[in-house]
Amino acid sequence: MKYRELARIVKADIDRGGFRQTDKLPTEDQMMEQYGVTRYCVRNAVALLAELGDVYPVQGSGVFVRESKREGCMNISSTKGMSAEFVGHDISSKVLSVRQREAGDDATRLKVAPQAPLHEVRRLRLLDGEIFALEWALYLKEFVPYLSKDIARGSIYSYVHDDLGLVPGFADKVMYARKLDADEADVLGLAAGDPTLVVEDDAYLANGRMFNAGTVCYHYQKARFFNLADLK
Amino acid sequence: MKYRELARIVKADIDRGGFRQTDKLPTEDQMMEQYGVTRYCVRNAVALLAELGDVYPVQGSGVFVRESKREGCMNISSTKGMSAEFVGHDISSKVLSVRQREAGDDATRLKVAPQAPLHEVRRLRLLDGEIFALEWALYLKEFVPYLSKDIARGSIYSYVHDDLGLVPGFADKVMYARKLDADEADVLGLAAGDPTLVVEDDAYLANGRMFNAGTVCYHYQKARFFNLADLK
DNA sequence: GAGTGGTCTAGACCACGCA
DNA sequence: GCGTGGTCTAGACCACTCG
Repeated sequence: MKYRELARIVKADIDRGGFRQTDKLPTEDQMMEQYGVTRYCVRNAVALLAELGDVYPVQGSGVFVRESKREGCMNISSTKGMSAEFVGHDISSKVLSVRQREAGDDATRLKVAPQAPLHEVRRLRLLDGEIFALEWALYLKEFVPYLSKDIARGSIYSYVHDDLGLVPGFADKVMYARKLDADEADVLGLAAGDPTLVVEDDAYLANGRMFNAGTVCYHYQKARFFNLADLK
Repeated sequence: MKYRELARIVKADIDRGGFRQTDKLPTEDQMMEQYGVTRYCVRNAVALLAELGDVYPVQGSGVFVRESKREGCMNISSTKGMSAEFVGHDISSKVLSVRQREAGDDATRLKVAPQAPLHEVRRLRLLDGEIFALEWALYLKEFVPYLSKDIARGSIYSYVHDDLGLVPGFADKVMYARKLDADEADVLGLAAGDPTLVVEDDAYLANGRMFNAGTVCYHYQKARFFNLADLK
């Protein structure tokens, strides 16, 4: 996987400020020579970085470095968990409940039979010790055979993908704002009727099977999301 | 541009229900033959559709059709305007004000000199006659030399790109929820303190120049956004 | 093991930008 | 007009899925 490696190198160069003079990457020909790779690799690497919003290619002109305003924002287009979004920050969770049950009414959303067993997790998510979001998540037992309160205190994402070896694919997200009810407001330290930004998240494995569905109510004063929209 | 054309064809096939038996596209080899193109074209077309969330390729298995739940949702990753999101619906605008002024305090956001002239537009956006969002947008006069109340009543997006010929590039978006103030609530037909979903949108041309910055307050009971997050 | 998508090579020509 | 990225060809081999 040469082009992902090259992308990693170039990204590191960008972060180190390597191209700050011109805000411009070397030309494709130069990179081919510098890194001893073919044009295929260079182009794939650049495409990868462009998707992540690190560069933008301009035909006839060059590939330019850009900086988007992701400071303190969560990337909507990331399937990784909060821990990956806020590196260098303290992410912790207060686990409200972890239980096992059948899918029941949630079967349609999960695209499984109503009898399908799952884990239901409720967590209060904290960023640097401050209440950040209230999470409700379902994990199909078929893919996540075991889940405990202890695991839920840490990163479920890394447990599922690093420890269980599940391969992440893609996720559908739906976002909207609404009012908090009294119970939600209480745990979030807000008042009933206050706004919340809600994200519904259906996560799929690389083979296209949904394994996790969740709904997260974010603290409206703390959570911000960013997204890079491309033309195409 | 053969691969975009192929993507268009395949997308049309999908929408027509052409692959419903198996939810699976023909293999790359089959498509190469069927459409008389090389593998390059097939792979690029599939990659395009995958980015749009219409299919997902599974190594060793095939390219599968998927349906995401975009019903009534706006795509966050689209740089096109509301009109493109809600085809078949009636999109209209009540123009509150269109005026020309210098960038001033907005110069940093727009990355221009404070003296740079711009158009400032305030619109109430209606979906099928119902109040949907309150928009405040700035367009640099350097790129948009003329803008009138009459133009603002229609699609500024199509005016700027179809009529003026500006080439869209990418856009940075930041989303969060907050409370409406009294004035905002009034025009949106809501109460002060009610939630709103706010989207800050910095739009760039293909050459990397920002030409438009806007902030839109969406009606929390009507606006929903969807996004497809990919692994990568 | 056969079939599928993923990566890679080594070329060619085109479209666009900028001086 | 030259340099740049965009499209395209025609191959090769690898990695993975599934029967």
